[in-house]
Amino acid sequence: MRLWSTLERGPVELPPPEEKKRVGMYVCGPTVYDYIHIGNARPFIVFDVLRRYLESRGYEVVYVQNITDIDDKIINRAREEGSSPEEVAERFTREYLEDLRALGAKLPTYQPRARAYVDKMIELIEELIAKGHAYVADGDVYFSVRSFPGYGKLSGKSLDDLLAGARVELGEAKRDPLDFTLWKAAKPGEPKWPSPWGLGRPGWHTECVVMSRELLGETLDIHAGGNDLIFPHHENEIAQAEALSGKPFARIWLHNGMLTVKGEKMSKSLGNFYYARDVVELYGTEAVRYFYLSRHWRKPLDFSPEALEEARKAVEGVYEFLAEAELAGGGKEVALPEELAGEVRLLEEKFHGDLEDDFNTPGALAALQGMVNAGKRFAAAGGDRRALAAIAQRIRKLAAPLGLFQRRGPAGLPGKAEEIIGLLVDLRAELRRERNFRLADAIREKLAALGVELRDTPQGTVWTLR
RNA sequence: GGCGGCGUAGCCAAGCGGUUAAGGCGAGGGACUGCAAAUCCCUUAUUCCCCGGUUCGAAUCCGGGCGCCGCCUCCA
Repeated sequence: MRLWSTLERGPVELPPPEEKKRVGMYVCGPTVYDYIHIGNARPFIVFDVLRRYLESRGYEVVYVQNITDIDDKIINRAREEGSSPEEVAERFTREYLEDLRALGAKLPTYQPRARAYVDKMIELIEELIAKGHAYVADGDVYFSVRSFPGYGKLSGKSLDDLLAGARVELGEAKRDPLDFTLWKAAKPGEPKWPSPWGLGRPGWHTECVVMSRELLGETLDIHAGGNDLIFPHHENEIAQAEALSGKPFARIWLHNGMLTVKGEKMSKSLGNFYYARDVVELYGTEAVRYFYLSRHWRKPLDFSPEALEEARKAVEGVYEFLAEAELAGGGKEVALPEELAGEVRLLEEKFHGDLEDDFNTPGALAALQGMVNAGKRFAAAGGDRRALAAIAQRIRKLAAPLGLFQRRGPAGLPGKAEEIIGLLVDLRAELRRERNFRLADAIREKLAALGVELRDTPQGTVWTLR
């Protein structure tokens, strides 16, 4: 599989699982000071799918996503609501896990929290000081950017260019304006930990380095996050990690494009955001996932109610096909007939080919839609409808890593609901035969009000959940 | 200003030197139906922002424009 890496500015090959089965993957997680917005959710969905696709191809993925629970924004939020930073972090960590579930993302292998790694961060900072890459000033510790020759290689910036726009905050004792904070001396009322430099707390850029080293080793196979993290966050991570190890911090750097609203980046500061949970509530998990996967992960994607609605309809369209196909198959295993096998195989190859080529999910979705169309054309041309079940099976299998099209019409219903609905459907069919349309329609309407939608087709009545 | 990206049908969106230029949504026409909704079938880019160039051949490569966006400060 080839993936476009920010550092190389081009595609990098991921060794096949036969060569290297284990993949260490690190994705930058949330700062837990508020619910995540739908733009924050993009990497969590896209890289969740990448992880699951790799697993489906035989890799063993160790997927680490940090939770930043030490941060200015958390402190501010606690002040605003008169609680403690610990309480705020604890609460929004729980809410975050809730959101991940709502988004249909698999839980990461590890979700380390910064607070649990402060000791290790102090050790790392001490090492950096010992090696001459960091220095102490007034209880703060700074990383000396000039001590690391590769600084700027990820973002393509030169120190001189950066200098032009650099600014130093009042009270900072940096030797160079570009130096960044590793350890901050505590101000009154802030969370603090004891350290060789006095009471204080670690800077943001250190936690990912420490936690990824602890859980995945010195070189990550994949490091991913939003492209707004390239500079300074990931640049600063590389500086710390590589200054210490002398080895590449990550083999492949993935940076997803931003979610925009009317062309502008969605962000808390602009106020043009929607909470992820509200969007899921409105359009459903799969519509949200389809929406993200219908656009290449590196490109910007524009959010709008219309776009989500469009995704919802596209998802429903596939489910319509699956429902009819599986009804036609009658629950039995059916082989794919010769006339169809060739086309389906080609589409399957396209599906994998597209994903192997820089994780082209829009192309892969098109392949799935193509399979739906192939099935419809086959049936329309008089082919054995039972064969559609075989196509449905393929679609469900291929789409599993995408977290799409796994819902079974009946599945997930409590108790004997499925059989009871079946009973009503049969009863209504009988009423229709007797031309008792008043009662038949009443059943259809009452079921619709309960979210069970009936659709009469020449092959019988299909029902779906809304 | 520096670095990076983008501009393909009404809208969204693949495409990485030779394909009939995927796919979705919408729209138009038709079929089916007790009705409704839905479904099904067909149609919907001689052309890829503009101008040059390379090539037998370019949406795809090169040069120059124009227009958007991101990063350079916390940010997924």
